[in-house]
Amino acid sequence: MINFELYKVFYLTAQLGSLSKAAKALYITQPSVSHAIKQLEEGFGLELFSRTSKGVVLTKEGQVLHSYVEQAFTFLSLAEDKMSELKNLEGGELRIGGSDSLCKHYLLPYLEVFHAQHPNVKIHLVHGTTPEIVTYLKEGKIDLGVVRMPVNDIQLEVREGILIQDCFVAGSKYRELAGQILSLEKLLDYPIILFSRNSHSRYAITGLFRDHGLVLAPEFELGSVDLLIEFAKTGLGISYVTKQFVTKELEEESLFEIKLDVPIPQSRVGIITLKNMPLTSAASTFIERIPLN
Amino acid sequence: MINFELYKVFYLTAQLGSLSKAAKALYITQPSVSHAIKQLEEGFGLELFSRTSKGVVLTKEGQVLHSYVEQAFTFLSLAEDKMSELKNLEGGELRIGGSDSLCKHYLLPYLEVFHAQHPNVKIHLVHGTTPEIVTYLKEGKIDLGVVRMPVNDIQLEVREGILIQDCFVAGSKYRELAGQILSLEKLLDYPIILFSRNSHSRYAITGLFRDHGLVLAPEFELGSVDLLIEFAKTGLGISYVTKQFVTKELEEESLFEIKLDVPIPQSRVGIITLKNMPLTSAASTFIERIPLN
DNA sequence: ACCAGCTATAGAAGGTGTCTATATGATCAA
DNA sequence: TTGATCATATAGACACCTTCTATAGCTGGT
Repeated sequence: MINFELYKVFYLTAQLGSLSKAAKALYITQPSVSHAIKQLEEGFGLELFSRTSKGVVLTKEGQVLHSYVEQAFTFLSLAEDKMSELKNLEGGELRIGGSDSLCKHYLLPYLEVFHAQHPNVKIHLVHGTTPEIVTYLKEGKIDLGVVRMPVNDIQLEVREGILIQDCFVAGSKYRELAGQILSLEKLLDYPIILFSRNSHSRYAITGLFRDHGLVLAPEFELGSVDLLIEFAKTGLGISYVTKQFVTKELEEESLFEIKLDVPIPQSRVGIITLKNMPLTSAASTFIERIPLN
Repeated sequence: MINFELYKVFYLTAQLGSLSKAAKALYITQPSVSHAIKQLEEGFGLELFSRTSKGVVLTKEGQVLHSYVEQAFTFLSLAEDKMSELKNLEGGELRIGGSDSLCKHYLLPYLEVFHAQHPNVKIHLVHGTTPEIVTYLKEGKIDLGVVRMPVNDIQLEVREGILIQDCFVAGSKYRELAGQILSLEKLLDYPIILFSRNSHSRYAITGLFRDHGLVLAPEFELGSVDLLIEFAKTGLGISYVTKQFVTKELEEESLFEIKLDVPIPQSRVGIITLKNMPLTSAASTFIERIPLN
């Protein structure tokens, strides 16, 4: 197979109709171009150019070759443009999986900043449980996942993100509980609102109660953090939410935290990727912007 | 612009999913392939392959690049096939211009042989006067022309072909002239049939008469050699034709030559091409088969 | 734990692309 | 014609870069 590099010289020579001009365009000397063309011609056993005193003209065979090489050249040029686009985040896509509530409350601000800086990178955000996110990763459907630690999977590369703290919050209806320190047992006298099953936080808090010989049976089971907050505000019960996600409500005192006499374990956000699988330019740039451990 | 040769390595590596296999396919060593891929990756600033213990897998960016390079590779492969086709006369075309009667009576046998040997070369035969043929050549509409010498044009490359001899022939009606040697003057007593104006042979013979102070005014002016022969056979007059083209008729004695007391100048077939313009593979092969000087 | 198979790395050597210098040819103007 | 200009071709030298050998490192399977 002929040295592809020769086609580059051939193409430019044909386009410019001159060995010397092609040489300038390629930042090499005219004898080099002459040599390259000769190699092509000898390789095919055909003359490709007719040499005149004003430059060169494609022969019939040269025209045929040119029509093919032109296509190839176009594709390779496009390829280089596209690559630079991907490299400079002027294209491509960022596919992220977020588990539970992390999607909206944790990820969203970073995504907004990223999108503002790289508006041409398409962002795909998929939502799912931690195991689903892991599966998506392994199937190559997403570039990275944002889940709660711990995640134990030998195939995954885990970057530790910030710590988050879950807590119970209530609205004004239960104002009398503000300032008090409740026991787990006492808390059960109130209607409890939890995130739906299969969520990491749900497992964690249920486990805490079980460790104390108690059963945490929620009055409501909701599918979104927004609803948890809303229900608590309107006094339908006491919601178990991530403290960092209700900062605003705590500040404006539409919600207040209910202190317990046992500590609720913190959990950590983890950014997971496939081990040994190179990240896309977009993904690695995005990860750099997320505050880690 | 990136060295096109690297794309060849990239493409094969992607296709085979392995640096080592690509190395074998390219008859180089694995480290060379590794090096080439690294050059590409550094050139783009992007990782193109994910390395595993079983080989390599395209990254997202690699997939994008591959989709472009695949197209380019296809075109370049096609180009090489096509070139070999042209080189081996399994394709392409042969465009010939023949003046006057030379087309049918001189060229045809060679064209038949050529076509039998290279059935995939398309043959275009155009007919015209010598100046027209020359014009076609200069316009690039034909690859070579077959005309009567002399042709004087600085831009033309002329190969001298066989000598041909024109003569006057008649059919049985003028049988009494057989064996006689006529003067030009005496010949004018008979009805003369000539090829149409603007033909080389017409100029030649009219000139000969003029040199002897005579005017050659034909009874008939015909546009084809076949008609000249036919008219002579049926006794409508004495035709001026190329001796070589009536060999059959002379042999079977349906025509006989009329000898003159002055020699009619011979003329030579010339194969003309554009000077400095490389011939197509088909054209140069064809010319080799024509008997020259 | 070891072997097989893959890729990465380092350093050396050879080949090839590129250079400079010059030749050759065509065109054009005087 | 002659000389000037501009094009490509050729020759030979050099330097870079591709490719090589040798080896290390890693992974997965036996």
